[in-house]
Amino acid sequence: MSSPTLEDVARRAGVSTATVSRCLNTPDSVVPNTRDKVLRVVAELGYTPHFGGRALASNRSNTIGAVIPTMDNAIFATGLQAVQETLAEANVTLLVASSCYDPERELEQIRALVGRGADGLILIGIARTQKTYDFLHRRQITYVIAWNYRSDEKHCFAGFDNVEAAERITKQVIDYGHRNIAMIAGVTEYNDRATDRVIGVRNALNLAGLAGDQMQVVEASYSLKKGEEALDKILQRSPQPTAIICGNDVLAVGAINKAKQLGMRIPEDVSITGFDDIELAAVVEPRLTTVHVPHKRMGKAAARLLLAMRDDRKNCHSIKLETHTVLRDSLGTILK
Amino acid sequence: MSSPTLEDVARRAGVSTATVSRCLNTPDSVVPNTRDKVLRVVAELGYTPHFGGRALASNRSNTIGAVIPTMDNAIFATGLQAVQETLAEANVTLLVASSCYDPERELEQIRALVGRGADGLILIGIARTQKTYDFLHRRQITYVIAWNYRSDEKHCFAGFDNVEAAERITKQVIDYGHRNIAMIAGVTEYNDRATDRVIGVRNALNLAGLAGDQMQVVEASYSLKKGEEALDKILQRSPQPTAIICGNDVLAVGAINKAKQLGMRIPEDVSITGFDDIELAAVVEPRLTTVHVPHKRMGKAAARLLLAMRDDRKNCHSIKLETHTVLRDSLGTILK
DNA sequence: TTGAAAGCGCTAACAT
DNA sequence: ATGTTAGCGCTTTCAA
Repeated sequence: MSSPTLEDVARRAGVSTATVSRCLNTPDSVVPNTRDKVLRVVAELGYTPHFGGRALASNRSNTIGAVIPTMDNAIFATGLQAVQETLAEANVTLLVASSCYDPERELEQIRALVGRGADGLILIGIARTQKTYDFLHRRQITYVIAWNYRSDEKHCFAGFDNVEAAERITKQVIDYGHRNIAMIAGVTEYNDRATDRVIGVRNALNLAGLAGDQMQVVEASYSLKKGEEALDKILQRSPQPTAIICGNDVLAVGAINKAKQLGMRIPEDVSITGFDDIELAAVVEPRLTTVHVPHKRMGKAAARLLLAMRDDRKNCHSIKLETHTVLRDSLGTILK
Repeated sequence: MSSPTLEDVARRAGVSTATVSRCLNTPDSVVPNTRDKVLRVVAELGYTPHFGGRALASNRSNTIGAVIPTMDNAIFATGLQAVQETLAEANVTLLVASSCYDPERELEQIRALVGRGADGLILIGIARTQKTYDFLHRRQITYVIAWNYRSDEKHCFAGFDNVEAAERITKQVIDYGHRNIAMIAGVTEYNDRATDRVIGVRNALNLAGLAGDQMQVVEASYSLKKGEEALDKILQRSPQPTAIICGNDVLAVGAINKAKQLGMRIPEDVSITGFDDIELAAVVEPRLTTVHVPHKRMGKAAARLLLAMRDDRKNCHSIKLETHTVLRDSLGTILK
């Protein structure tokens, strides 16, 4: 509260505030002698620059903001940790806020971050209100969209193609002989990743002549419990599917749990697949066949992209990351 | 970047900047008529107050900072999500930074947050350099320590007693008949939670006359792989322990995996326990006996404490949260 | 109830 | 290489 200011340092070191500022920001423009003296005083006083003053005067904040749906989800946490590490190397601070999957809340958080002078924003996915996009564009805010990729020049992406990945794993399931397939999807409202994954599954089914549009889809929010309940719902219908494709690993693990409780064998009685390849996927029994997403690399890519765009606004080269299907034990063959 | 300012709003609404400021901060001190007019212009322009200017002028920021070891750890992510939700209700923004378990880095991040005008700080655990504590005290920064609790008036805590919890689960293991017990601990350097858990296990062993000081302890960093390796190391020694107490669930699950790979049955051949009760614990097979920690409640408690202290610095009533042992399947009985 | 004006701590022209 | 100084956007006395 009684923080020392630039002026305190300047007085004590017997120089002007400008010199102190230079020692801190462009040390090369000060002779070593003066610099050493100043930096010694800085250390003595435990001086820390006041962010507000700096932001006000320089109109840059060395801050990048991220608004994620929730911190309480391993995939975002892992990705953001990578973002933070990459930004730290460039002396940029990451500010994180969460929207609780609520578009109104997301706009609020974006405003808060922008008001704090964020030089750029990392946003998750593409689904948000027009009002939010209007705000972003009117204010000419630099942002990159992560966790999704579209070949769309309108935004700058660092993500992967959710449709394509869902198609790929679905094709795999079909190749293993499954013809009766159901899906447990994440909540698709305001969530383009979840939506795209459903589309991908339907596409692949249609391509194989399996009437993707009639596939049974149960939506469930992100928790093991909801995954369990969703499986129950799916099993009520007959004939029961031989394979269940899940929109994320957490739902898949919930489904596996429930199936085991019901005495079903996996994959003999039913195959189950996931999406994300979180740590859990390799630990659950049977080990989960799923889509591997390079969360860490994605975080790093998003951070680098934003850093590049900060220096040159138009320098927007979207990055598409590749995913792949990891075959483990929860997907089995149907013998004719 | 071309954000509208208070002055833009004032001009357009035909009032002074002081009035606009009042409409935003103390709406009751402005007649409804003026207020409505001003707020309409605010909405029209999509005006967002500039944080820097505000912080500079008012010396308050409505911001609370948190420095956690890493985001990439479910227990912190879960707790912080709760912190954020609680703070949001009070219109306070949470800024998160991570230290990568490095005390120097932690001080840096604390400085960055304080420089940004954080009204208070949430810090994890008690182990940090004297230099950091000096900084905190010299600047009279309000902070609460989470994820640990001591009956120590020097700090303000919102956490639990790691020693006590470790003693309790160890006593449970001993009660089940185990006499030869080893431990896979988290890295204890600069980590008081990990250290306390080792102390607790030794205490309980000593109390039962089992020479806690001679217990075999292998330290491992927070990953499944390291847990697997640690188990290998433990099994080299003979006689092999009948129970292995782990400092956290991730290490425990790693150990379980490895044991299964080696063809050992759990708990028949070896019992394994964890600590934290993350989601994984209930999913792994066999289900993990572990210490349940109320991460969400702890986050909420820390946030509330900080909010209270912000209004009245001396209002520091540490909160001790209770943990309990969750008995599942990975701990078994030794029959005499 | 409202306005005028003085800073808050810092940076960046410009001057020396 | 260093100093002087004019703001950056906002809040907050003080006056009207």
